[in-house]
Amino acid sequence: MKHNKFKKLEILPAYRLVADAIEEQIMTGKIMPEDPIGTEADLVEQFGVNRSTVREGIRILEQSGMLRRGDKRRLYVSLPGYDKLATRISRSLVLHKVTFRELVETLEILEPKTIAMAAQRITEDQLERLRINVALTEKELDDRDRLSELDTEFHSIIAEAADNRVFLLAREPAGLLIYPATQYIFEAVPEAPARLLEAHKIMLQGLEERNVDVVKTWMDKHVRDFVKGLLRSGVDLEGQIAQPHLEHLLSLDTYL
Amino acid sequence: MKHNKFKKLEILPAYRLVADAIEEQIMTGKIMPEDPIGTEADLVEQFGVNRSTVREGIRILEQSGMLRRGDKRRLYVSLPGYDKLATRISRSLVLHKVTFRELVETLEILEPKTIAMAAQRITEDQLERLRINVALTEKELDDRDRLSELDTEFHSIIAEAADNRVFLLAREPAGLLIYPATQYIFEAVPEAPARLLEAHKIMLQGLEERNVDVVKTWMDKHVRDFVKGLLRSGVDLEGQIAQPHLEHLLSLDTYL
DNA sequence: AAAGTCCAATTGTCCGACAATATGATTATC
DNA sequence: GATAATCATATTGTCGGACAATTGGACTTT
Repeated sequence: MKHNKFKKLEILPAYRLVADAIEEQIMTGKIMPEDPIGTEADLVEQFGVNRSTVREGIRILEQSGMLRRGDKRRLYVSLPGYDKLATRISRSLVLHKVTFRELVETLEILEPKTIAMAAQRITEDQLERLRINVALTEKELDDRDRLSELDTEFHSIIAEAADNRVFLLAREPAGLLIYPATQYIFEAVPEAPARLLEAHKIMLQGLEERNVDVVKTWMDKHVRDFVKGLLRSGVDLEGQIAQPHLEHLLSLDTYL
Repeated sequence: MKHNKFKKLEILPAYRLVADAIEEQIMTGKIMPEDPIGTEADLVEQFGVNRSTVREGIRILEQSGMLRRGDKRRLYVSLPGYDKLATRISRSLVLHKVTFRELVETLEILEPKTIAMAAQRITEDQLERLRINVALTEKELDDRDRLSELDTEFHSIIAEAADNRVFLLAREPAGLLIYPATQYIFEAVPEAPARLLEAHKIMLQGLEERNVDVVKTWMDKHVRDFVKGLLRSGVDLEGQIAQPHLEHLLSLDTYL
């Protein structure tokens, strides 16, 4: 019988220890967002490792958004932004080859709930932004690219209006992945832009009147319409999301 | 009148160019997961930069989960795992000081939908894991820590059974943050463990019978119970989630 | 064939160096 | 005296080289 009395001991490279040490300080609140971290030279001194090692550790935290290069390129603690996180999740989902079915199903659930929440909490400022968005949509009804952008924005504003950051972050990746696909729908379904505009208009009015039932019903319909459009433009719901849909994801700035 | 003909040109450090170049190859599918990347020396040669620079670039991708150190510490392309992503999102939510209200509200929406989906798709294997989980829960009803773990696992298995990875990733961060708080409920509400067990048992049976209505109804009740428990244990729903709830998050391995 | 030994490749870490850039202080100019 | 030009300093980004530790594979021994 073997011993098995020793547990496998954690042997981590120094650059990870550096990253972990800093992250721990941030997570436990000992360093707050916007606090400056020392210079690289300071960290070299504190940790007693080489600057190259410190720099490798810093890269890790910089990527995850907990450190930022601010004024004069100095290091500051920062909050990972939602947009950045959402972008990263979206990319990950693509790599995992999720299917349209999974995306659409998620939207069918989340979007109506989102707008229902939004109807109760939306601010006048957010309403105004929606009005502008809808006005632009009406004006640019023939420009497919612009229309996709505006559609994505429309739904994002609503998500923001729901005033729940956990929910916001749960929804955003799906939104980021799906709405750009509208471009293909607009090509295959000529009447799609007009229907989209109508739905957006009605939902906006419903939000203004804070009518939960109306907005929910229409969002249901809107998403179903969207799925029908996908099918008519030849998308296989069980097929994975393909690269052509995603140039925009690559162009999104990963680092800001 | 100024010229303004030139757009601000992107001036990025070399280590970011390295990271971007590799990421681009991965995202466009030119390198597939499990493909080996060359050694550091290879990359030095291909990019024509110093090894230190290459290493800084690698750290970035390693952190975001797109590169992995595999056998013999060689670099491989890899898929960012859900658990790792969820952990990262959870930490971010904490840093953003989200409130219990936001978390609970999200669960109230997502959990019933999750189990409804699961009821239609759960596999025999997943059911078996749930049975084991419930059996253990019954046995360890007095061990609060263990109970929290089992509770988290119960809900995670159900999320997995819903067979929708987009939805899974939307739900997981909330689950990761909330269920550990059950420990505090168990302290303040003596009858909580028994009620939890009862709910889990009934939901398990509902899943076995694939009875969507039952599982949905009970999950609704289960989450409401949870909220009541939180309130009785003195949690302010509008208060932000505090550090004491989170040791477990820090101990989760960020890198695996 | 199994076990032990040696060699080459690779990573983790360190050191030192320098150009580019930003900051702040100093000096020159009106 | 206020503004502009100049300079010194600090910090980051990048480079080159170096070496110990680890690993994998080839080779030798039993």
